Amino acid sequence: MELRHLRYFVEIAEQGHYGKAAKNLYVSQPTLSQQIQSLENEIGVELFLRSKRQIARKVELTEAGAEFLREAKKILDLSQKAIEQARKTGLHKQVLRFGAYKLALRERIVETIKLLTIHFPDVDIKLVELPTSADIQTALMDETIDLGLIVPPVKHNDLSSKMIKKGHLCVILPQNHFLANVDVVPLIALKEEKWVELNAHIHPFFDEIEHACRQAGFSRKNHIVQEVSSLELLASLVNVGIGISFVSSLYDLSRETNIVVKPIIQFENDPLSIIEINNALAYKTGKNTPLIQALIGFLQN
Amino acid sequence: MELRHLRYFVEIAEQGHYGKAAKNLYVSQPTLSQQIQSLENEIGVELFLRSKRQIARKVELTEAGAEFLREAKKILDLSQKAIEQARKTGLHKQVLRFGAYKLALRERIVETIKLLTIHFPDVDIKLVELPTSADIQTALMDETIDLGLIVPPVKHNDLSSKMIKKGHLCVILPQNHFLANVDVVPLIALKEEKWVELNAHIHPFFDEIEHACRQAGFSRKNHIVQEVSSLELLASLVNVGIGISFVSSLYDLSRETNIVVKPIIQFENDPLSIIEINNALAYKTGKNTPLIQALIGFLQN
DNA sequence: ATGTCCAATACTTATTTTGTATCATTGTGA
DNA sequence: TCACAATGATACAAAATAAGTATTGGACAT
Repeated sequence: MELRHLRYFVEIAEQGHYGKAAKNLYVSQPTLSQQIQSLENEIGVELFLRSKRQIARKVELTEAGAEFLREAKKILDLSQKAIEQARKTGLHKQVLRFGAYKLALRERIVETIKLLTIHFPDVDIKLVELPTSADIQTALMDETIDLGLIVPPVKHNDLSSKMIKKGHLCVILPQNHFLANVDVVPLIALKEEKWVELNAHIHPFFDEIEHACRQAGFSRKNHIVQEVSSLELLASLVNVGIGISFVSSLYDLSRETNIVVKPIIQFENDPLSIIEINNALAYKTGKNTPLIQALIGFLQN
Repeated sequence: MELRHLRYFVEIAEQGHYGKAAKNLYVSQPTLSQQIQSLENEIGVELFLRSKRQIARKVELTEAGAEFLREAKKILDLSQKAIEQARKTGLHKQVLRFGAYKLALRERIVETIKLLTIHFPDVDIKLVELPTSADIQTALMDETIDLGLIVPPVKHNDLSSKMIKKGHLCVILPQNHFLANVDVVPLIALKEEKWVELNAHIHPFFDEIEHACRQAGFSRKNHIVQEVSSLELLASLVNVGIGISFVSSLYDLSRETNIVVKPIIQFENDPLSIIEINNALAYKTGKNTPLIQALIGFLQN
């Protein structure tokens, strides 16, 4: 018996329904059938009634199952408490310097980072803001920060990283742009556009864009009509038609109105040729600690 | 986190030694290193001191580890209790008729069957003794018994079986026999022997022997000088030199003195050509219940 | 120094869990 | 009463995870 069996069993018992439980647990329904069977086979007792008539349209517990449910909940609860207590003791007042590049603070991941402080209340998490992904990597090498949010790839041998969020390159357009109603925008279609751009020194994936454009056979070099220093300003200028701009699908642009965001594809007719702009967590390989691993594990959801 | 992590952690903590814990848990030492690391990475805290100096020659718990140990034991204890309670409720006064062929009662497995009554005290296990493995299978089909100990193969389509103990064919010889000092006995070396044999009607693997001998190019048909009805008598007759006999390595012959037991190989020079005489548990496929599965799981150890 | 002990690591293999597709049974409604 | 929908079970394939083997590296002891 493993805790997994108990987690599954409790959810099914509380939902009274394999399918709903499966959805809540993010597994498939047959998985639950199997795991419950193996649990029953270990105990030697049926936990759910398998009678043919199920007027109530829900799975019912047997007497033994009802008792087991109470115990299972206790066990799961104790397990959670045990982890929290160990964290409290082991992490008491430990400082973890977490670095993020400037624009990441405009991404949805900020919410997730906030959750960290709830799940690891005993760690003193210091948030450090640096201009770009490259600066984060330098800070990790200097050991100025312990864990950093970056846009891959990693540029130092001594850094390890783990992807936590997949994103892709997008373009933002004014609503009246002739491409505003297509599903995806082939890169080459933007060949003749005028561009508004973030200052290169705060741009987290400037190089990736240049590389992609060159592969598509053009360069934006002489078509950047304005450089700005914030996403808000960028959106405003696009809105009024000064130019268009590249952004990441990771950015939270929900507050910007009157612009549209469209995914880019690198090759016309190849809907899979999206250009990845991901988020990863990086740390200095030699400084790998259980805390860092636990934080990464947590942020992966 | 799974209960496995806790089981491993507790054992290591109590032994103060990965290697010893590994032996007790029947796993390899690196397995423990890995599983403890993954546990630490989930919690985010080191549970064992990894300091370089270990004068005491044992792994020490960190403060958080010591707390976690107490909780882990509670959880494991609760888990065990939960299973036992569910069994008590679900199996109360349930009857299970367990059949074994006569000679099985001379095998070491009897000890294991006794343990059943300790681990499943709420099941009323009725032990039924029948002459041969074939009789057990018939009884299973008749539903006279619910679970049976047999010597494979199964002879009915509707029976399922699971091997629980591997054994092989042996020969018993008087101590002064010319083969008494070899490691293994090729079947063909017994071509000219005189045989003492159990009555065919209580012999659990009579057919298998005949088959093997015929493949080796001889038959015992006219060389069986005596038929007996018990293993004790068989051993006595072999002891005084009336003849030799085949037995299974599963039999417990430790009480019989002045005889030697040697494994048989079917082909000279092929040490892997042992002749399997196994034990399996069988049940009627349609009557498969969690109880039967749990008993099989238990008896597999 | 040299060897021994012991946990960690690298890498491979085996096992277990999960998912996809499908089925069987039961209940529902036309 | 017959087709259909709902729901858990099954069979099999795929993926993920745990376990094993061989080896390393670091600390002590001789």
